[in-house]
Amino acid sequence: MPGMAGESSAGRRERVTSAVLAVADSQGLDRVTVREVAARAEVSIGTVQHYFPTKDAMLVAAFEEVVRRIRARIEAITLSAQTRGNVLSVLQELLPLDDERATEVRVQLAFNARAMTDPDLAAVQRTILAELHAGLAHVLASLPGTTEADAGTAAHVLVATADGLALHAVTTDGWLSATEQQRALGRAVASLVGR
Amino acid sequence: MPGMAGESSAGRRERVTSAVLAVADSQGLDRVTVREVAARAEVSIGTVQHYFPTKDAMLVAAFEEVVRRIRARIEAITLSAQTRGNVLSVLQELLPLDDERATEVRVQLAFNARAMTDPDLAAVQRTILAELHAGLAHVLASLPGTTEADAGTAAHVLVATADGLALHAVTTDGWLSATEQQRALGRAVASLVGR
Amino acid sequence: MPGMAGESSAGRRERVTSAVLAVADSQGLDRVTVREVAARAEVSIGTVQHYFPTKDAMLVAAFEEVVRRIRARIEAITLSAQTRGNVLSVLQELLPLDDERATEVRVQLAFNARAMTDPDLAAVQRTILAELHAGLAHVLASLPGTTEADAGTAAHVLVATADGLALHAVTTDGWLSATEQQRALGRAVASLVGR
Amino acid sequence: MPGMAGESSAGRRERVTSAVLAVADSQGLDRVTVREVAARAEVSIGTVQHYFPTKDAMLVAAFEEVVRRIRARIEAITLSAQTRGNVLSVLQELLPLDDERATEVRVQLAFNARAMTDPDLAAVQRTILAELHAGLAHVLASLPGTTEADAGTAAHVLVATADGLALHAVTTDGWLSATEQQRALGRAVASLVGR
DNA sequence: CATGAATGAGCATTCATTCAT
DNA sequence: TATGAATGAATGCTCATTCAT
Repeated sequence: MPGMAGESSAGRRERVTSAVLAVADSQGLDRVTVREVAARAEVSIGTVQHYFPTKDAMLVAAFEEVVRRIRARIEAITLSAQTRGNVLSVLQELLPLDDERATEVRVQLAFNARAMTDPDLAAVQRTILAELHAGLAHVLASLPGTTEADAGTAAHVLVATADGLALHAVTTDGWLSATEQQRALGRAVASLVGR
Repeated sequence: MPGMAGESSAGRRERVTSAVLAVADSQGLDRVTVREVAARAEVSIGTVQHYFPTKDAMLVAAFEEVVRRIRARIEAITLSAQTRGNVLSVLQELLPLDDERATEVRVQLAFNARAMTDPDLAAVQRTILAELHAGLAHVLASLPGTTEADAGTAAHVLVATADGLALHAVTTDGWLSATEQQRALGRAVASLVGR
Repeated sequence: MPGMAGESSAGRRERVTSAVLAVADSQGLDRVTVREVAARAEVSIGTVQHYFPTKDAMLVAAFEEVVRRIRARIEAITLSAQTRGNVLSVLQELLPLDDERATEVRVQLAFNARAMTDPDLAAVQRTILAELHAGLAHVLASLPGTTEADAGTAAHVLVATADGLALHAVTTDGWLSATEQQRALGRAVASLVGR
Repeated sequence: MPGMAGESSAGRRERVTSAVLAVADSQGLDRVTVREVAARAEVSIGTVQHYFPTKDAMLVAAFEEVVRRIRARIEAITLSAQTRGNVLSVLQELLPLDDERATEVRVQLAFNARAMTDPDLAAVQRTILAELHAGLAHVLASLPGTTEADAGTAAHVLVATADGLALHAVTTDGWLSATEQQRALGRAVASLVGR
């Protein structure tokens, strides 16, 4: 068995992607270097590059991991009864209301910025956004008194509002409190989805 | 000799900050290097560093320039009659609806990502956001049937929606068209500000 | 399982040495890496290193293979009647007159350059050169009107001329055509070995 | 004044190219790394790359320096009276008869090997070879009893013989002594150019 | 026998910054 | 005030080699 006893290959690989996220969260994506990631993951530089031949591949894998985590959280809620309260619950998962979600938002925003000049990352971003929009639009369309066209536009608005609030919260270090974020998001859902 | 004949010191300095924005827009903030900026501004490396002793100072100056441009555009509108249509006009200035605004959004997003790990940039971001929020809340409060507390929350929602739509548009390369952005923003304003 | 069914261990080993020569010919000796060789030979990296524990051992084996091929071709001619025409035939085998010999010359030259700083390769080179010189001197000595001392010097000249022409041909990409090489070598043999 | 007091920019640049040749001579072209060159030249890594932005540019400059030295030595002789003895003198300059010329031959051979896969170096090699051949053919044509066509072929032979002898001498570490090289070259000139 | 995961040294190159002119 | 030569730390990446399976 390679490396440390008792650790699988998949385990080592996941240690690396988690290290990427940890460094991106604490120091920013600019400081995500192969060396730094290797040190954080407590593996050698060579091991990092064994799993990810290029740095870009490493970043894409890490971004996909973030997306996977967010998606898992959202799906857990979406699968339950489709109500207005449910819509709010889903959208709240996009806000940095606790440390875990704050980390995810920070990492996702860092990747978003890079997606502007990296087609691979842009493709991942486009996929998750389309998925989230489609799911939300489907739920909204099932609510009484909403046409399908309306639902698509409302879904755009609500996802944008949540991501916008998250953006403001993580880039201003406390200017927008958790309470204010929740109140704003609640107001948006109430206004858009009706009473 | 102070560079080309007929150019003021302030002019050279502005050429440098504009070059920073041009590079950040076309190649991403990661590629904003002193060499690249000097080449784009058609000045020497030494000149760039004469005006901005460190790279961070250069970035902060460039971010302030972006903020100045956005603010100028918004103020031009805000100063006119305060109506619901006016609110929509102000917020539309935050969307990447034409090339000029797309550039500004991209650059701003790049700076936002960096603001998460750079206190200097975070301070600039916080200032412009607070200013925008205050201005919008003031307008909303003046509309009939709106309390001041409501106006603050609604302002948070609307600025977040606009920035969120802008974020989604520039990071997915066409997934959200200009028309969709406008329809969504219009819907948000209609829902929040009332009939 | 010993690799593909029906392939002997010696066969796999030869596949590896041939791959070394193929890579050295097409991309230069600098690009002869264990990875590249393994890929060209269509075996695993581990297999390459199973047969050749170090890279140097792999290179020496490949050089010996080149020497073996050249020697085989020369001996096939030398064994026939020893005449002046025969001398020319032998020496022509050292020129890059067709693709196969061009490859051999290129590979040999690459190894020669490395022999300057690698004693193992220098030893191989010394052996083949001494062998070729001795064989040629023996033939020349048997020709009428040639003393043994003369034959040794003439052999040095002729081998040097052939290798020099080959060197010039492969390092200038066409400056010295096949026809010019043959005419020059013919002239050298005619001048040295007599009328 | 930059760097050490009293040294011109051209001087530093020449120190770097000389260091390339020194390393190539003693350790082979494979060991010519930017670090090694910087250390040998006693300048910083950054300085090496200030003068030569890429490693390839550095190698080409060094090869051109070798060519320049050889050419200077040959021209000094060629300019004098054009006799058979003069032809021999010129060609002897190509042999590694003393330490200085041995170094030049080793370096040139290393570059020749690389020229097989590097078009830039091949161009330099082609130029120097054409020049040497033209000069020699011109001298030979002026000797009594030689046609111009003959001179061209004889020049190919003689340059090849000299380079071939040099090749054999430097790649076998003493198998071909200085005396043997001179005797062989003398015999070639005597045979080709006539008595 | 054969494999490929793991390793870390070494590579060319990019970069922000210092400083003498 | 303006310049660019000089510097060396840091980066992504390639590579030969070791070793457990």
